[in-house]
Amino acid sequence: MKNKLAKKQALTKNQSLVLKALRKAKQPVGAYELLDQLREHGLKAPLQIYRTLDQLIELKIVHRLESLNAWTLCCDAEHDSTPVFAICNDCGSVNEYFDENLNSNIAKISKKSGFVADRSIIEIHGRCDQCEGG
Amino acid sequence: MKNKLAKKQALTKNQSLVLKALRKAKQPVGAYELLDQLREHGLKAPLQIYRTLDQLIELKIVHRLESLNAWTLCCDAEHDSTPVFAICNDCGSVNEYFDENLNSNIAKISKKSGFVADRSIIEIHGRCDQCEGG
DNA sequence: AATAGAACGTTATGTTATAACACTTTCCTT
DNA sequence: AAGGAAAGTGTTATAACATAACGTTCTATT
Repeated sequence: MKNKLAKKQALTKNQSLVLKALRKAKQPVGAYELLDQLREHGLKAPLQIYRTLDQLIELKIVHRLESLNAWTLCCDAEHDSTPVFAICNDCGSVNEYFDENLNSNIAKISKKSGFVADRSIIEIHGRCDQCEGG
Repeated sequence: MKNKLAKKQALTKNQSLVLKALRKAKQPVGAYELLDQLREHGLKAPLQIYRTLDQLIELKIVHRLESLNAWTLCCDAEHDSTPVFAICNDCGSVNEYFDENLNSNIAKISKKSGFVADRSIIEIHGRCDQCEGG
């Protein structure tokens, strides 16, 4: 399993279902919303969703947006660095960015203070280009 | 009301109670934990806590940590820029930093994409100097 | 004193997430 | 192929986090 494609081929039934639902969405989706959508496919309990989402995060196919309590597809880049999410207050769309400078800034702060970072969360709320332009 | 001191002098009863509870804590505190602690002072309902926390955030005395569902005192600096929180997985302590470079990087990303930022969330999880050293 | 706005209190309810336990499938090892 | 570990699954119950809706009280004006 060297790349995401290989990983994706190995998806389980629940993983495929959740992934498909996320792909259909134009915006991040909440766990209970996913549950509602997947009831017709036999999923009945929240835990089935939460477990599957955890697995997909582990596979780096999905991100959780902490400030929204919602999940979204990974942009699919082969990234190791921390993504930046830009979340539009108006239309709810989310874009994922990478910025080496930003990551090195975080690393610097960590170094200075002796803090060893593990997982970084960067979520920016505002208005997207499209909504702002209108 | 020019500074925080002036603001603090004007605190209401509930605001003072919540603030005092936060000051006592060495770590971020959840809303229901605050409620438990303040029951003896007459607070009975979650909403009393949530409203008060919103007010304190509005006053810029308190921050909410999105990835913890918890609140913590503001470090008390007179800052306009986005704070960075370093959250220790082991001891739960949180430190608040400011970094001009980091803020300008976020601004750059925004500018490039036409996104107009409103509110930024930066929370880094890892191990603090003290826990790492041990 | 009248009144507008903020703060407060209370009940009920909505939303998000996990614990605990048992069963099944997958896949590796011998 | 048999055995067994590890991952995945299903289900019930419950915990944890947050807000709606409504009416009352306080506070600082005019």
